[in-house]
Amino acid sequence: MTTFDKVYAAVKQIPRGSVATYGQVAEALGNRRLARVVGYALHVNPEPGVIPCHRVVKRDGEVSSAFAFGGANRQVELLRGEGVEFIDETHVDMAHFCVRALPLV
DNA sequence: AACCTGACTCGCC
DNA sequence: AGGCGAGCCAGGT
Repeated sequence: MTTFDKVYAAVKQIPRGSVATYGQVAEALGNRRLARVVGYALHVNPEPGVIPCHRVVKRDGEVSSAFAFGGANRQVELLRGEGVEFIDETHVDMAHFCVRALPLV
């Protein structure tokens, strides 16, 4: 079980209609500083369509600008499709849709 | 085999 | 209040 695998496992636990920050995912892995690794893990994304990488956003709720599996706005579209609301074009309403507690992996 | 870099976050200055 | 460096892991050069 590599750190990347843990990242994927944690991200898969994010319930539909909610989002989690890189920091929360990293925290679920046991080390908040792994946030950067989380981003890189999703960057390689070995299982597109299986790993809901669109539910992972930055700490302030802004979607990653480097998100590119169909266009930066694609991520926003997917989230809206799940019922997640935005405070503007690129910021998720963290106050209501950020997952409260992510299960430790 | 070592070094650089990358979807982040937090703590100092 | 805003900018910069450090810490984490894996893969490519």
